[in-house]
Amino acid sequence: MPDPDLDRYYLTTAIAYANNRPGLHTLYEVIGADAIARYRRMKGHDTRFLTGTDEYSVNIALTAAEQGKDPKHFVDEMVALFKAAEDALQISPDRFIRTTDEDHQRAVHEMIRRSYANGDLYVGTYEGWYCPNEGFIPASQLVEDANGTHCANHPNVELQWLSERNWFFRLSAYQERLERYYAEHPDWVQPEYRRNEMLGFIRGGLEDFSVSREKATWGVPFPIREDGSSAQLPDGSWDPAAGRVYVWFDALTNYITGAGFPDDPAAFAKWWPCDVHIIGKDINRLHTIMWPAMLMSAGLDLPKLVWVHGWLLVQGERMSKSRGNFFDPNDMVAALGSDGTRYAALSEVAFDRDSDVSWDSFVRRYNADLANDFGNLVNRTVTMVNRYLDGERPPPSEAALLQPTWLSALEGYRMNIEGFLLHEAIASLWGFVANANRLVDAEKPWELAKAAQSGDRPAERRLRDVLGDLVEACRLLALAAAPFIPSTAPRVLAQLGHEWRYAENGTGGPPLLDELGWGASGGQPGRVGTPEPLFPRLDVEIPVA
RNA sequence: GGCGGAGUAGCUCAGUGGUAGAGCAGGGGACUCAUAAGCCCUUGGUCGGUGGUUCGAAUCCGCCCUCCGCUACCA
Repeated sequence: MPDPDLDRYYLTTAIAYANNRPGLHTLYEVIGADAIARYRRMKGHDTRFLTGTDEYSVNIALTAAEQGKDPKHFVDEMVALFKAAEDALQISPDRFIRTTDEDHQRAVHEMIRRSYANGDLYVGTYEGWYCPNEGFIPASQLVEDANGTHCANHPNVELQWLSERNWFFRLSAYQERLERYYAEHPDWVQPEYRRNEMLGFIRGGLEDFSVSREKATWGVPFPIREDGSSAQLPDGSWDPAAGRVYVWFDALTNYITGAGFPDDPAAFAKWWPCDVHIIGKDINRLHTIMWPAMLMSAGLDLPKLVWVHGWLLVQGERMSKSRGNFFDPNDMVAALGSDGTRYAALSEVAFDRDSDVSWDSFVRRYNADLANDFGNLVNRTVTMVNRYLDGERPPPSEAALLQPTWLSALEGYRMNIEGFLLHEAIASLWGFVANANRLVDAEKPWELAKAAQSGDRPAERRLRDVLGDLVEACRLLALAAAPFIPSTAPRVLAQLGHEWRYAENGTGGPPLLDELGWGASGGQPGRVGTPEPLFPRLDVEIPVA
């Protein structure tokens, strides 16, 4: 029978600003989304996972110019760094979208045409302090001292008060509609406190925002002129006098470009609205106030859910490139491995709030959970089967010694991963790791083996039952943890003598929840492999940059 | 300033009326299948302060202190 829950699943991350090499604080969100995407694929959903880079801005054009590079050349280099880091972390996007992609420009243009047709775009005057090195400076970043007013990043550059004729989006017209949408979809922004913050903001009144820049050169060309006519020239290029699209319509639209808008209506009908946008708290307002208003204006459905995660902190301060306190994901992969890095990040950082991280905490987490608890459990299980049963793998026992605890662990795992509390899902699984380790010490297979040697038949049966259930426990754990540790999970199954039936990105196998039933491996005979440490213990303190 | 949240063991947190909890870290022990891992036991907290309500408060109410989030054009 068809399972209505096994629909297609479309999830996105925010696109990363391609102005620098990626840090862990940027990739953390992508790792989390990747784990969710893998879980959905293994569960059987037709899954689409979109992530990518945001590449247009005045700042990027300036940075590129400072380095004597063409902006496109500059972002190509940055994107290569992002892709390399994501490859090293086994990130599995179905599309890596770039705002410089050709189809994205068509999507942005279509969004703007629709919004204009709906009467929500008008030409107005945008004015404010302008830094020649950086563009318009918001009031929050102005510094005032004895020398006057200037921008925080360029204290010696004189500011100019500039006015531009720019396009504005009529956000003020959407206050009531947004309030109603929030009321009718009380769970659409999560966690709840993030929803409440935004609702409070909406109730405080909404102002229109500018959506174009008259003088910018590095950006999507604005597609219409002031009179509403197309700004496309006879040769197919776009009239520079129409200006460029300013961030909002450019960046946010990537989510529908990635679903096939507007080129592929069939794909778009299939994938949109997305199931979830995974974003950081710093861009909550863009995604839960501006973006939904833009979609309403264009006559498109709103995302089903926006999940807002917190920040990584280092000694209480936000991890960021500008502070220079960021962890290089490549260093982490070098030390902890791909899966070790993914696991450490997702277990040590709560997905619903800020979390302080440190190199020590990551290493401790790796050693305690991966090396000592889980890795060692697999290792001792495989070793005992080899030593006491000559490598012949016993089936799960009729006694099903660990089944009750597995059922509650599985429920906690499923509920939490589907509710985006990835750290809680991991904690639920690792509680079961402890249960399995306790079973070993309670049953003492080494004593059962000795008794069996001297002809004690009940002891021999018990030995096979205990080891059969431990093998089953390891199989279940590896499969359930596969979204978090995709490289290691197949290695666990191999050591247990089981076949790994999923493709590298998690597709193509049997429904995960079927496989996660206690005893689902059945009684097929088989032999375990050679025990080999999955997560070598880290004994050396590795200094962090 | 306004609105909201939080202050519980060294660290991260759970616990919303009935004799204070978990994980990690620290200490001790028995074992030995294992990556000197695992298991068992254990040190450690006037539950931010204060005044109330109650037979009884970490838990409810008032006041105070501290910290944090949101408070629009940065991607």
